Amino acid sequence: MAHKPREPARASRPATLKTVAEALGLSISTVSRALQDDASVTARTRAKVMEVAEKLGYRRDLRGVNLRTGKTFTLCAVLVAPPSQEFGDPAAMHLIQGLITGVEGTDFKIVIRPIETAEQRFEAVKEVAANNRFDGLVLDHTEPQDAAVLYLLEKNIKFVTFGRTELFSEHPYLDIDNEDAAFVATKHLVDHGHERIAMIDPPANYLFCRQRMRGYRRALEEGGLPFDKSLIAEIGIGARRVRERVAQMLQPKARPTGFVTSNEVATLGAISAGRMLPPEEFSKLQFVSRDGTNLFDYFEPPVSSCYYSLLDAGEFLAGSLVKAVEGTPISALQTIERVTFIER
Amino acid sequence: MAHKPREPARASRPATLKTVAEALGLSISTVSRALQDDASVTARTRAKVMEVAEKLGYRRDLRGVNLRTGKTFTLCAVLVAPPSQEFGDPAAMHLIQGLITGVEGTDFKIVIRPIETAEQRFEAVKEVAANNRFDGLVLDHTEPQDAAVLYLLEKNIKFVTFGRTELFSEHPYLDIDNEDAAFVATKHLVDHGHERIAMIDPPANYLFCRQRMRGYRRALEEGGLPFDKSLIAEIGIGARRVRERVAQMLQPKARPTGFVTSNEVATLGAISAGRMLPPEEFSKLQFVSRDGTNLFDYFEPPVSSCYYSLLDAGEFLAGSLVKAVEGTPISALQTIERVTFIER
DNA sequence: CTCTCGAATACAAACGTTTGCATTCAATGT
DNA sequence: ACATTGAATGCAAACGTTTGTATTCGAGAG
Repeated sequence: MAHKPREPARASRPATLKTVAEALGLSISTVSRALQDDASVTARTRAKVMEVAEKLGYRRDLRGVNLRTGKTFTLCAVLVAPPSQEFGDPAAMHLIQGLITGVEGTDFKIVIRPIETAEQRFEAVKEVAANNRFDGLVLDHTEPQDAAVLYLLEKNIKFVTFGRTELFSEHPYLDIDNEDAAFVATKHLVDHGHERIAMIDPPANYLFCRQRMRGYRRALEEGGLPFDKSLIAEIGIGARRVRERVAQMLQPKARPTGFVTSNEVATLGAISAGRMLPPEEFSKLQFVSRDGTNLFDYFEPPVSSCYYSLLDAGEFLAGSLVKAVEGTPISALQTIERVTFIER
Repeated sequence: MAHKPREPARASRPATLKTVAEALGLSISTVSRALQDDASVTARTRAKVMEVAEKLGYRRDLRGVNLRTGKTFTLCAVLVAPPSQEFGDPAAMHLIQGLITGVEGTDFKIVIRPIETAEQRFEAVKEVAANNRFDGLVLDHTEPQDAAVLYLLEKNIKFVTFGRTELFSEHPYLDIDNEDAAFVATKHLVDHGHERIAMIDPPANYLFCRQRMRGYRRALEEGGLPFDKSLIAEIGIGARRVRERVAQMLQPKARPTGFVTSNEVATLGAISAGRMLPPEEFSKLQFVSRDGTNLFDYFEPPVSSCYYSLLDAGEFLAGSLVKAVEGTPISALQTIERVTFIER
């Protein structure tokens, strides 16, 4: 004697197109079109539909849209993060917070996918692209000929990158003027009389490192300082690696006294290496970093930095991706921002 | 003369239940049941179905499941984070990384929702619960009578908390033995001869702060030190607030020399306040913190800490939530972990 | 040989939406 | 007055899955 729950159940369930249509004596399709601002429906009916939909608390069910159109309303950010054995990256955290606020107020949500190596990155992108669970991707740490970007272009999947590429095909990006940032940082050290200035950066396969290198060399040149390859440290992401490498550089003979670093984590590693020196030696060292969060406000020794808010960057990236997914042309989604120098 | 794409299009599209069913001459429902290990289908057919599904590269399309069953395969973590004007929280970052690895290998994905205040937290939970876009929630920073938890229990929505509550109704949680952690930290300072030991914690409406307070007081008692209310700083989350508050505490008369802090961010704030003192005074200060990441390995002055990996915590929480969503009973999903003391 | 019964499988509806096409209807042109 | 047009709306299929119920089939009982 099982009885099927009918009207009572229906009553408590959220309003659907059907509900609204029935309430108006219209067909589902008309209601759907009305809510989409479709031209084929009268302004009068649209108004009525809007009103009733509102009254009934109708909210478009993304599940249905998803099944019908394939749109998932979910984005994915594949982000390079330091090895997880180390502490969490404050900069990455801010980027993520920014990404999240960037989708706030839209129907989109964003899933974060931290990875550690370049291979993992490509794998992740392929995997993410394969199962159609995302409408678009955010990528950081671009390379000049970025395989992942190439792959996404080929598969015609929407994405935006944090950092340019040197690919012929255009794509949306946000980039920092890294050359300028490195130039300003290096110049600051030159102006403070440092003669041996080290450049602590990830490997040059990342485009932003090449850009930075150019700025670094230009500042040296303008300051009349020679370029010395032994002052260049190309090290992977992560504080530990930086610490180890910088510790090596600090041998007494020809020790660098100025350090240009690419982010908070690397700076922390470099400083912590420097602290192995006797205090009077350590106090001669000076660090200037890129900076995307305000961590250096809490640092000792004070670290001047080239700041561009990663909160803003993330928000902008996510916003751009939403636009890209919704069809905004690429040319409108390419931006380069300059850093502001903060002296500490 | 538009011609509809037919077989060619179909061919390139991913395999569905229908594809598999047709390939086998079976019905869709049988295939579906076979793949679900339903008892009503023969082992023989199941094997065949499995084989063909494999060969055709069939992967269950979550969109269909979603529409049919309502399962979204998406979780949401509503996490309290420091005000975003400040730097990104390394601990939160690690928790997030952990949460993400916790869903790796499952069909679930997890969406992070950072919030700053208790009201925002409740709002976020209500909103998240309202639009049925998530199968379950992770909550941190629980309160003894947690309104959000109560709400979720009432709505019968699955969730797990990082931190216990004092509610009568049981729910899944992971908690740290916070009393023990604070006890160990305080005792360490007592043993080092500090007589004025400050407790720097978020407000006592958080349960973990109450637990910590108990440990703090016990250690004082055992050390024969009086409890002094003026040594207790109840301040909201965020380095800036901590810095300001601790700066006030550092007035010459009755200055605390030992500091028990609850996390990396607060410690950074406290230390940075301490640095306003003359170096010889600053060097008398000692800090002991809770620690969920390994940031203190890079700190000066050295900070001993009570460590429990937030990476592990996140992974465990996400794993528990997946289990909870899939029907594991609550009692199997309640854990309390102890910290390990790291002397630096 | 028929009937019953249980096991195995098939049918069909439902989830909520979008959209190509068909239908209706009134207005316009001849 | 009738064919033609265009605008407004409705119909129905489709997206991929799950699941209650119906159907088929073969075996065993009578």
